Amino acid sequence: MSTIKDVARIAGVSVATVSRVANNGPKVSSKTKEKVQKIMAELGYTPNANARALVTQKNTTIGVVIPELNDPFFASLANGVEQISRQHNMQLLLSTGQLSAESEMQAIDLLVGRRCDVMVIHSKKLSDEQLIALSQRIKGLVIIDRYVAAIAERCIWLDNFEGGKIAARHLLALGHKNLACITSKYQIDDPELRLNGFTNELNASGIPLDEQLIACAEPSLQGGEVAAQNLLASGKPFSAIFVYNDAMAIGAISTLEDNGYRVPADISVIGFDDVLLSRYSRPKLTTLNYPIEVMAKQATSLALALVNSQEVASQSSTLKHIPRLVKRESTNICNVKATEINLR
Amino acid sequence: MSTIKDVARIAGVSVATVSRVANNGPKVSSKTKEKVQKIMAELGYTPNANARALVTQKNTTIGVVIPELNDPFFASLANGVEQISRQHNMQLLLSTGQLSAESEMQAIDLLVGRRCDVMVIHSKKLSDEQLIALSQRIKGLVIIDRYVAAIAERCIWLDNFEGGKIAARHLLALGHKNLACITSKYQIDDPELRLNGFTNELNASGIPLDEQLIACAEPSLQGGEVAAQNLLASGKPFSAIFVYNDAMAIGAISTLEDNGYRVPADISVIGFDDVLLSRYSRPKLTTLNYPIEVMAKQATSLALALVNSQEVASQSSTLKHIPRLVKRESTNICNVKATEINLR
DNA sequence: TTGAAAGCGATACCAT
DNA sequence: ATGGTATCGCTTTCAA
Repeated sequence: MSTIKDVARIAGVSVATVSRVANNGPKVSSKTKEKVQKIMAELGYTPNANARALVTQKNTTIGVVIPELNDPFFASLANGVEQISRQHNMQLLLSTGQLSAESEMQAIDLLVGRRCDVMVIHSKKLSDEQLIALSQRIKGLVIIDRYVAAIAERCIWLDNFEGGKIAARHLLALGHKNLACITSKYQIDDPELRLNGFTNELNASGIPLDEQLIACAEPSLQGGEVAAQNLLASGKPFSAIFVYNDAMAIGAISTLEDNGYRVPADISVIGFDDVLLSRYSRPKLTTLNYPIEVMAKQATSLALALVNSQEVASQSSTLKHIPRLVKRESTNICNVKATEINLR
Repeated sequence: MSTIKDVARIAGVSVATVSRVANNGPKVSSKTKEKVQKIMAELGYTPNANARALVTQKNTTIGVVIPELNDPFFASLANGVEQISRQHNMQLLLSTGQLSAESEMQAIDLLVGRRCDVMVIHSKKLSDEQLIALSQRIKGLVIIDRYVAAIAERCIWLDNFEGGKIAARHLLALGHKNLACITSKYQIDDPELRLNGFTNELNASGIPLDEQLIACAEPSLQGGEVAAQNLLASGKPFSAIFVYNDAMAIGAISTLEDNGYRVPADISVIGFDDVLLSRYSRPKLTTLNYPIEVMAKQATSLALALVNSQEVASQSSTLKHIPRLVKRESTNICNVKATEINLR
């Protein structure tokens, strides 16, 4: 790989001049400029970004830490960050946290080692204290999908509690009175918040959720199948289910249909996240849209603003996002007869 | 951010010594080692990876270029690369090509600027010549999902032609005689190769594909729906469809069922790729598994071996991958009566 | 075992 | 308009 010195020597100028040309510097005669550019092209010279970063003390990479890349949800998150970095001519340095606190921390350390000062991290494993300490060390650190009160101005998060309430209201509005819920056994706060929002709204309407109609399983297609089986096995009637996420919802629907129930004719099902899957499933899933890509873009812009000490638009209220109900085919008005059949 | 000098000054030693400690150097008394480590911890010192790369001329990042992050297929690819980089304590530098030759090239240039010498790139837009030129400049460049003869030893690819043949054999073995095909209008070679393999095998069996039963559309759910409509509109009977990818297959199934055909009872459908979707759709999709993650891992290992001038395991034959038939629920033995109904 | 100093590739200040 | 050179943070001989 040729260096600035090579270019300078061959072009018969100093490295300073080459540097000026490479950076569109202010004072270079168009003649030498042309000459240098020609040599640069001939040599296939590309400035060494690392050396540049060293002397300018500015880094053009932005770091992302997510649990894993394979999950479409996180891929969308990364995609949002990528779009903004591209706009700012910065590059993505991506590390995965692999679902353990240790490797999450290690991923961040690696980014720090690269002197990456803008970072968007999705952490479910690190403690609040660790996150707070980290954000003090790293000016441009923004937390996504999690709310930590002490550093609220650095958190872009979704109101899961409100999401639960929205789901409840939707089902209630359709006339459902016998409700069930499928939740996840993993993750930190999200399942609990969603469930709490759901029950909270139900209680407010005087239609409490039967404890026995809460099934808990892994947040996957299989988990949804298992949970639905358990719900059915309880022998209790229900005409609608609020499910932790779309994958589980699709699994649940599968089990319900295998057992002779039609969705939504007999039982309504509402998911959460609005991932690609939900548009491909049949019936198409009614769900709550999690605007992860929008949030990721916002997080990235915020992180960028933080390192540039820019006036961070002070509408901190907008750091919180509310999921949006996406009505598709898996929910419908309560069919009383069907509910009675359930009682058989 | 504290530097090696800070540590040296405070610990009362030279930077050379600190460097030795940081790199587990050979000759340091355990006493000074301890002392230095203590200071490093206190200062929260992390060596600057860029400076290190500058002097050692070794980079610990590996670059990936994919069209976009949002597509689950490419996310799996990135995931494979990430796993191997993690194993080698290297970090992912990710750029997206955004489906244009220009930005694909730009993405690669950025990687080169970072002196990233190991890279896995998925390019559909760059010409063979450009790829060849690139691979000469960049020792550790490996092409994935594409075969370029002149640099065959740097290509990890899937035999799409063979995939088409496998699909044909499967359908033929189920007794289907009236076949249809849905292909994609975009992408460079893949659709054509798959279709050619398919027709090739059919011709060999004396059951040629009716030209009018080839529908072409965008490689998406909607595209699949449109294509299936066109197939139906042709008025020609068919009992099985080979579809370009899983998303289109699911769209096609949707249209077929809306028109009163049952899958697979009346019409069998086979997809391609075996993405997550195919396991979630109902009926679960029979498809051809594209082992993209395995391929990505292999590509990464190969790229790594290339820069280390290692003996690249000379079984170049294994650079080619064959898709594997995954028999699920969307294909079944040909139901003659149903086919006749089609003729109505 | 430890330190001094050269040098990696670039920028930017100070001269000229 | 151009060149000389100190400097960024680190590794790596070479001496001591």
